Amino acid sequence: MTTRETIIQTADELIRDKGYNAISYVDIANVVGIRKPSVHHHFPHKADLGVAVIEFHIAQLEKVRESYKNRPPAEQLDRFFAIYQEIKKQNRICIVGSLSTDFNTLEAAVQEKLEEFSEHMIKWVSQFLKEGKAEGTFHFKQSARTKAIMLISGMLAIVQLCRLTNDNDFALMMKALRQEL
Amino acid sequence: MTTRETIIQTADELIRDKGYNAISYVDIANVVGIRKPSVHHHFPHKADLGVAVIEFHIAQLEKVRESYKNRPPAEQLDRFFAIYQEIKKQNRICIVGSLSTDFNTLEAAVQEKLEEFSEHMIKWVSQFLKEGKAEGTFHFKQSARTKAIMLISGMLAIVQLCRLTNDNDFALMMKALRQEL
DNA sequence: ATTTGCCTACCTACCGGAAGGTTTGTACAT
DNA sequence: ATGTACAAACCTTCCGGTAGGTAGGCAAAT
Repeated sequence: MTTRETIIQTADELIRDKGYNAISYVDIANVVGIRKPSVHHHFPHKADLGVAVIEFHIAQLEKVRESYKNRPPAEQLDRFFAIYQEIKKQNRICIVGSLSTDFNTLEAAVQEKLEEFSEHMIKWVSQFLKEGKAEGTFHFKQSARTKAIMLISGMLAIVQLCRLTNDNDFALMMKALRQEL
Repeated sequence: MTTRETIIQTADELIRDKGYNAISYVDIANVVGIRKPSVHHHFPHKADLGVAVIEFHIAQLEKVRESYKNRPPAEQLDRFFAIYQEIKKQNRICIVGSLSTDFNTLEAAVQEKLEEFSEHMIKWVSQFLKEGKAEGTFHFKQSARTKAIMLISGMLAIVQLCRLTNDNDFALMMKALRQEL
């Protein structure tokens, strides 16, 4: 892995652990094992790094979407939940949840990239929900988009809420969301 | 309203607008119309202010709970949604959503107070859901606590997500959550 | 074959500004 | 006189960002 990639992944983990405004170039440099100005060499401004982190998430999501596009909707749903199970395992939260909280303090370029990522996410989930409904696997009254937002919201929120309540609530939430499909 | 109360409410609004780690004593002082050291006079450390803000939310919630305790569950549900409609109108997010993102950077006292607030919230919603189910107004398979967490999660997340997508998603989400009761 | 030139990746040292917080003092009401 | 509410001035620490430089790789020109 290149230094550039290591910086992106480190920044991503720190952002989803402590929040965008709580982490600094020094924090990232310390984890990567280089000095602060070297991080600036790769990402002159914090906004450049923020954009790169979100682009990394978009690329990851597109890879998942591509490799699952011909699989049954039920499997795609499993894959969707697996994303949040991984996040929960790391005791972090998702990038949308983390950055939407700080949204009003983000540089315009980061804001736009985040909107782009959320569009990708909603589009993917909507699509396999629609497919699943058409073939009779899923059952819901709302539009596919609304149901997608309900699933995404539910998982986005439960990883945040679990920090305050009970780890067990995560599994209960996931099960309940499945029941309503 | 006393200066102390004005500081608390200003801090609350700023926290739910920009996030805990993005706001400073100077920001608060500028809005209130006093100087930074005067804010320190009322709240020596940022943690004191954080705790006070959450205690303010607990007190507000208890007032609502008390005044609605003998009303029908359907009305209590309406009151629950009204909380988030108010938040949405202000283009802010809820205190739990805001602070849970920054949770790992919060002082221990603030973390504990936030846990306390989320307990209150879950307890209230669970209670009127349980009542509503018993009298046949609500219908759900899960435990009242799980369903409460689903409602809270849904609203917590949609105010965050709406910052990135469409304002219209808020109403759709609320309607969908109602349908599943 | 060696020099010249440019590139990437990293460094030390530093900047202005803003953060949370302290000291000290004043104005005023009780 | 004592406590409350404020603020000027200041402190230390850390922030994002910059200046200037070093070491090594690569490739064309000599």
